[in-house]
Amino acid sequence: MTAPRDARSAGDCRPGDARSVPEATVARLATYLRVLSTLADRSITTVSSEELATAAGVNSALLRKDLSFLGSYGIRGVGYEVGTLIEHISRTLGLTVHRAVALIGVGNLGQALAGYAGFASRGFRIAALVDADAGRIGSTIRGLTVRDIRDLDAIVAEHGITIAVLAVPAAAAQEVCNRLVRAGVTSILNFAPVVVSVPPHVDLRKVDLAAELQILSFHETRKAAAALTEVAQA
Amino acid sequence: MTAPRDARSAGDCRPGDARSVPEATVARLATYLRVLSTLADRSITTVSSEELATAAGVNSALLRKDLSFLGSYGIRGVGYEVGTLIEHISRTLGLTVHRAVALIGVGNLGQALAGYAGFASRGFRIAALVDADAGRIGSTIRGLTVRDIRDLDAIVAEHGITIAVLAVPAAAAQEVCNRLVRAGVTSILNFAPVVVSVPPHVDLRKVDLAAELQILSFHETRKAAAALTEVAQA
DNA sequence: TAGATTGTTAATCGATTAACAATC
DNA sequence: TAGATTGTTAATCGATTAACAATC
Repeated sequence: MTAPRDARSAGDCRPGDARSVPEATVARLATYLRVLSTLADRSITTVSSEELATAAGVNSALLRKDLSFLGSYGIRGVGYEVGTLIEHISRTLGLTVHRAVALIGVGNLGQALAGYAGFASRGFRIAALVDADAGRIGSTIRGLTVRDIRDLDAIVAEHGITIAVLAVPAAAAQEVCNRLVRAGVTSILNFAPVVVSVPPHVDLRKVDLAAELQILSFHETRKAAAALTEVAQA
Repeated sequence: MTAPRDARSAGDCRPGDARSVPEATVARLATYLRVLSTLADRSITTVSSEELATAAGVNSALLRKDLSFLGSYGIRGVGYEVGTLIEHISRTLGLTVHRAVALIGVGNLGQALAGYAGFASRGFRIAALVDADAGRIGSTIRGLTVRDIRDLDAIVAEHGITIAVLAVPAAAAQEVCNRLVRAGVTSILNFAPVVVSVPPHVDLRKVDLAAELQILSFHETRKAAAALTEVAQA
């Protein structure tokens, strides 16, 4: 049995308690879940840490450590039951309860996100589309009517929205963020290329598309320099 | 002067050498650069580590450490010159040389990426659009004709493409990845929700949109549990 | 039982932070 | 000079890995 780590004032952390799972592990759990789903689709019922780790692109020791945070669900000498793991990871990630997501900003990127099939297939349904542009408000995208951001409080309450995807222009992001927080949203996924700040009780993640390319550009430079060095040595 | 760390067979690493910059630092350099650009737009010429760190959402000690990997470009008692930093970060990230990017897959998400203004404004231009679907090949998106993936080798050679953005269905991603590598692409940004493998000389980054929501969902669960605990204590 | 594989430990590695001497 | 701020050190923290006892 795992000893409680990071125990706080509230008492012990049992395995599976959200508090006891490291951030880096949480991100990988999403990958494991995706891989496990494809195994289940192929009617594979048992998988070893070595097989699952290879499929997920990680070290098998890391995979076993990650899974150990959820509890002890493997069978020594055998492996893990695919169905059992899917169940426990889904519960840990909170995917067994319905979560209403609002998408704010239905411009170029927002429209693509509104139609992104990968959200629905992995447990998320966009419950509301919101924009500030009169030219977009009232239009229908994928069966959803774009609502006015001025009605945000009502929209959030209506659908019980806790998670928002922010796809507005950089200049508007902080202000929209503030509105979301005031309306009661407690998790925000920010696509706007700007640093936004939120109060401590709100979780914020960002996706910076241009930064991803810049990081790859750095590695291109690194590889080019390494190639030059090799030539110089020869 | 920074002592060389991670020196390899090729000899010393001077500051600014791509090899000497940690991965976590590289990712933040992109953010610093973005913030610095907005400062430059506002005609601000000098910034302290405290100010820049706050604007970038990081600890000022971390910012100074990050910048120290590029060299020693600050002025004690004063701060950093915005223009100087922009120049050095741009060079470190390899943004001073033109890099041709190909976008593979112009479906829902791919079309949005093709039109994403944030790429151009931060130094990247999509040089080619590629797809495998006959219904899309030959069509024009943002002034670019969608080309047939069967002509990939020629397209890569024609534009000197080294970076590819992969926005194809999960089922096709590995095969397309293989083709890209064979054609000479050495950096890939993967949006397909599947683990793809590439040879060691190729850099691969992934953006998993649904996983981002799942991570936020985890934190929603964590917060809900914490709230319950508080109630139980009262 | 013999073989296989988990769960856990301890070592290692890399990233972050606080503190402060150096110096503008 | 006095005040401010950098660049760097050393401590801390968190994440990863190898190894192996436990056990199916």
